[in-house]
Formats: sequence, structure tokens, C-alpha cells
Amino acid sequence: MSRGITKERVLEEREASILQAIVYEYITKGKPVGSRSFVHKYSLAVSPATMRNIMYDLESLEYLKQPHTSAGRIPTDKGYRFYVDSLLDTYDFSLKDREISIKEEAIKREVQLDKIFSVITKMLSTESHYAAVMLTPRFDFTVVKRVVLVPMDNNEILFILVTRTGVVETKKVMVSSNVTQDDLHNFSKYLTGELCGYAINEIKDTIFERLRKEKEVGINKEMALDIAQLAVSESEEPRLHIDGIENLLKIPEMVEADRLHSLLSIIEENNIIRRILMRTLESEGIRTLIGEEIEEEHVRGCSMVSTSYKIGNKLVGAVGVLGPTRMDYEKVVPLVDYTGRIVTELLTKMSK
Amino acid sequence: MSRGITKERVLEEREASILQAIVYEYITKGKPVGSRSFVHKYSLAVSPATMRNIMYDLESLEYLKQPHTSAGRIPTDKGYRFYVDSLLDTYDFSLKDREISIKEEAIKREVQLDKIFSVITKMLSTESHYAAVMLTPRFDFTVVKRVVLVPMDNNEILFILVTRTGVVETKKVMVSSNVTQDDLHNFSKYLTGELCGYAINEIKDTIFERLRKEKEVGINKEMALDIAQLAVSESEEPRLHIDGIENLLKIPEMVEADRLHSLLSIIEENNIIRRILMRTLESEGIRTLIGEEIEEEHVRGCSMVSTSYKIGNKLVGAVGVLGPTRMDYEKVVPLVDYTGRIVTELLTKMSK
DNA sequence: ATTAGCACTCAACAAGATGGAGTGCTAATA
DNA sequence: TATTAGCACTCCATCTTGTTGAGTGCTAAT
Repeated sequence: MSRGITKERVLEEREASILQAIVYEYITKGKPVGSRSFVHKYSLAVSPATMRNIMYDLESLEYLKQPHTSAGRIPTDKGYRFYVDSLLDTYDFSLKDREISIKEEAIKREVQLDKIFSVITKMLSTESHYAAVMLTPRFDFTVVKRVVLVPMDNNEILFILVTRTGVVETKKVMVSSNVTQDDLHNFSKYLTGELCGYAINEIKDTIFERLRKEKEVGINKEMALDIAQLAVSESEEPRLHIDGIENLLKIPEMVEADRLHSLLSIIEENNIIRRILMRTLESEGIRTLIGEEIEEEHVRGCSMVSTSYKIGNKLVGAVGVLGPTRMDYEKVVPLVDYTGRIVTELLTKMSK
Repeated sequence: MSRGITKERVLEEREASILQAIVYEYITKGKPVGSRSFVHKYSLAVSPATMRNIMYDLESLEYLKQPHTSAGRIPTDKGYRFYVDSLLDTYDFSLKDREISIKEEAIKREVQLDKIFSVITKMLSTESHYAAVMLTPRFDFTVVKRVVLVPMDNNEILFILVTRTGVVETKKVMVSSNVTQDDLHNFSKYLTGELCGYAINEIKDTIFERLRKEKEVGINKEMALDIAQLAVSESEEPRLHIDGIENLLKIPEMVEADRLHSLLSIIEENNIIRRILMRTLESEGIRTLIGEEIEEEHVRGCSMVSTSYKIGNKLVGAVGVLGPTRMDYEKVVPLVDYTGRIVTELLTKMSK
């Protein structure tokens, strides 16, 4: 065996499989893995001494570390990373033996799309036994179904936008002059005609020009432009659903350290999770952040497995699982992947 | 001093004030209160021995208990109850020296009433240093501003109800036959005329009759009845806002025991909190639930201070603080009371 | 009714003592 | 050259033991 002194080299096959096994062992048992008990447990054809040598190498290469002298080894972030990557390489993500059943029927009847997200987030946390997080779809990517303008008091108008998925977004707008209900109705019709079938981000660049060219839109042109402005303006931020925080409390290594405390405040101050999911949303497929890869002061010993989901072929949202670095990736990774697919399917079907 | 052997008798004045002081001392320090240090700290004109006798009596009367032999005394639920009740008797709830400022201006511009509730819940948790919970207003008590019917696919209609507070509620309804957009628009107008200015619960008993008598409502009578049914049917449950869970983690006695765990799962499984707040909503004024008074299996060592809030003179929602039984009631009670008043004021103003 | 005095209790803390599982190193072995 | 056995050493975890301090209950005196 050629043991390099450098910290960077490709692992031999045996080393790789042993590393995977060690990480797995630590994930499931939570105790530092010692040479003797490890070879015994896995009935390996090597002596503890040999195992010690291998472990020594893996430690030099920074895949493993010792919590203290004369203790067994535990994975470093790099070790987890190696483990997860090899999982991703080998796993086929087949859904066949998953027992999760989402009650599509029950879900479909719901108008409040938020409820669906709640249900899915809850499901994901229940199944994973960690905390689940989910970012609702980007509003400006969902297809408009209809626009309704409702006069409120004085010069206030309530702007209601209905998307194909049934989501309703409302905004208030102040207008300078009074306007009749019927005029508003006509303008609603006009706007609906213009926007219907398109996602906001598709039309936000052209709507003004088209509006300006138009002769008659039902109301005062200036006001019309104001309202159109509102229609395409930055809408409600995607909401963040979180569920299963209590699962994190059951994890011993979380409870003992003050990690828990930091993790909880992260969840409350949810911009951090938001940011991570936003970045997940930028590309397709599973994304894992292990330990220090989460570049946040407060976060220690936490990992996040997330994936994006689509409506049609547009990436619109993200969903994931937040847990300790010592997480059951083998289970969580396909689960998150599956959940992403389900959501994509559901939303795509709904917005047809 | 006449020391009865019975468990029930009225406390003498001295006993009462000592009990209050002991509860206060325990709330602030969190350590069992011993006779010697107590008389010393409060410079009382009695000896520790006398104090021991009094404490003995208070223990017989079940206001105090010992965590173990030869430890000081801590309050029982009954003890806390006595303390809180005397607080409620004496406190004048004057708001003058409160430094809480709610940015009314910032709040008012929001259409999403939910955001206001989030802000208020967050404020309450921040100020109290415990967890804050809030139930959004009962929908059927808020005054209708307008009804909008939007045709969706096939035979599906989206029913949108706008209230004076700007809340929008949406429901989906399936209808048997097709209907034109204009007919729907007319019926929307009719319904708006019927409902506008009333709260749902005011008209739900008469609407059908009126509708039946009506000759022409814009659409097929049968369908109209279906939709009206939906309009007054059980609406979206009030939403529950929760904030400041992480505050509970900072509390030592919560962390140590597995109380924390139970408490967290209660918050996740939020029906319990819902139920408590629902009962708060039944009457006006502050309501305190101390320890075992929360009749829930899992809850141990927790208390809840809550109050209802109104729109106009109708009780529509509730807000409160959830924390350990050893809670700073003296601070929390007026704070919750104040918050309730603010919310009442805000909502009442908004729905004018 | 109150107090001083006294014996007793118990949690909390600190200081050993012990055992077990682990390591690194070296020399022997296939 | 890779593997293994043997050995000395390390360190955590656990248990035991002792000590201290704040507290109690009881009794007899004030």
C-alpha cells in the first residue's frame, strides 16, 4: 500500500469502502468507531492493527478525526462529503419501495395551496425524522389566470391576482382620482386578457409598452399604468414552511451541546434557511450542504439536504431537510429527491 | 396564630404577603426559598424558625411544596394561582410606562393582515422573553366588503371574499352547469349587495330565504344557492401564529427536563394551543392557565397567559404567552393585556 | 406566639479509584 | 512490502467516597 504523506490523493478502493463503512457506522451508532470493534463487527479479514494503519491514513487525509486521543474515529466534514458523494453516485433513486403515499385526492380539493405545502413539509419531517423546510413557488413564475380589481374605501383599490394553481395574491393600491366600479371591471377584463396564460416574469418587460399603445382600456391611462406597475411589481416573497423542529430535540448530540440553541434561533431567524433554499433553486437536482459548508457563523454540526422543484420546466421552489451533520443521508437524500418530484408533478398538473 | 389542620382556609394577611413574596422570590431566582435566607434577604422582623412555621402551614395548605426533604420551598400550582390572582386584583394595567411601540404606520400599509399578526406575535415574544401565540380573527365575525366570483376551469368557480380588514378568503366550488363570466359578474354584484356591511354570522340564517324570494339574481337559482351556501359555510379556520420558541430553550429548567421536548411537540401539534385560545376567546379579559390547569397529558410545568381581542365589540380572536409555570407573571400579564388592547384598537380602526 | 438550639437530611460538588476501549509504535511474520 | 501481534500508554466514563452548606423538624425556653 502506498501511503502518501500528502493530504490530497485518490483513495484506494479498499480505503474508500472502509471509509464509507466507518461513516455509516458512525451515522447509525453515533459513537466514535474504534479499530478493534469495527473489524469485529463487520467480520473484516484484517486485524485491528491493519485497520489502525488505514484509519491513520484516512486521518492524515482528513477524512476522519479523533474527538480526543485514544478515542475512536469520527468523520470530518470531508468524510461526510465523500460518503454522500458516493451515495449520490450509486443510488438510483428508484421510488419503487417507498411507502410514502401522498393523499393527492385530499390535497387537490384544497384551494389554499399553502395547506398542501404544509402537508408536504409535515410528511417530509415525519418520514425523515429531522426538520423539513420548504419554499413556496416563486410567484412571478406561475401562470396568471385572472386579474380582479375591487374598489375599497376612498381612493384605494384592492388588486387580486389569481394563478392557475389557484393561489390568490392581493395588493393594495392607492389611486389619485375616483373611478367607477364598472370601469374597473372593464380594466380587469383587459388586464386579464393581457396577462392570462403568461407568467409575470414573461410579460413584465412588455406590458407597459403594450398598454401605452392601447387606445381604450376602460380607465384613465395614468391609473392603468399605476395598476399595471403593481401587477408586475415584486410580489410577495415565497413563504417558508418549517416542520418537525421537535425531531431535532430527540437527537442526543444536539441536546447536549448548545448547538440546539443556535439551530433553533436559525430556524426563527429564517433568512438563513431562505438563502440556502434560494441557492438550491438556482439549479436542478439534489444539493447537500455538510457542516461548515453552511457558511453561517452560528451553525455548527448541521447539514442540509435540499432539492428544487418545478412547474412545467421552470424551477420555482425548493424543499429540503435540516438535521445534524451526522444525518442518515442514505435515507434522507432519496426522500428529499422523491419529495421534490412529487411536488413538481403536483404543481405541474395543477397549473395545466 | 390559629393554625388549622384543614387544607382549606383563608390566609391571614401576613401569610398572604409572605406567600406572595416567596412566589416572587422563586420566580425571579429559580431556586427553592429557604427560611433563613428569605427572612434575611427581605429583612423581616421574624426569625427563621417562625418563618419555618409559617412555611410549614403554607405547605399544609398546599400553596408550597419541597422538591425534596431538607430543601427550601417552591410554589405549587395553587401557590402560583394565588400569586397571579392577587396580581390581577392589584394591578391597574396602566400602560403609561410601557415602552413598546408598535409601528402602526408600517403596519397599516400592509394588505396581508397576516403580516400584522406576525409582527405583533414577534413583538410579544420579544418583550415577554417567552413564546407568543396568536389566533387570527374569526372570519365569520368580520364584516364583508365584497364578493368576487371567478370562473376557473371546467365547472369550477373560485369564490373570493374580501372583508373590510382587507383579508381575502378564497374557496373553490364545483358547479353542475356552465355559466358565463358576465352572469357570474352579475351574481357577484348581487351577493355583494346582500352581504356587504354584514358579518357572515349575521346573515347566514337569512340569506337563503332572501335568495329564494329573489326573482332574478343573474344566474341559475340552484347554482346561486350552492354558491351562497359556500359563502356562509364554515370558513377557513383562524390561523395560529407562533413566535419565540427559541426563548423557551434559554430557560434552564426547561432544557434540563424533557419538558422542553413535550412543549415543543405541543407547539408543533398546535391544536392544543388552538383549543386553549379558543376558550380564551369565549370571554373578555385576561385568562391564566397555570401548570396542571392546562389539561393536557404532555404538558408539564407550563403556563399560559392569554386574552381575547375584539373588532368593535365582538370577540374575534385571542393572543397569549406560553412559558414555564415559573413565569414572570407580573410582567407578562399586563403585557398580554396591553397587546390585546392594541390589536383590538388596530382591527377596529381598520374595519371602519 | 415566637425564638434559640440542636440533630438530622440531602443535593451538589470535588476528589480519587477503576476499568475498558482506544491508540501509536516496534518488531516479527508471510 | 503489507500485515500482524504485542505492549505501553492515554483518556473517558463510571463509580465511590467525603465534605460542605443550606435547609428542615422538633423541643424547650422565652
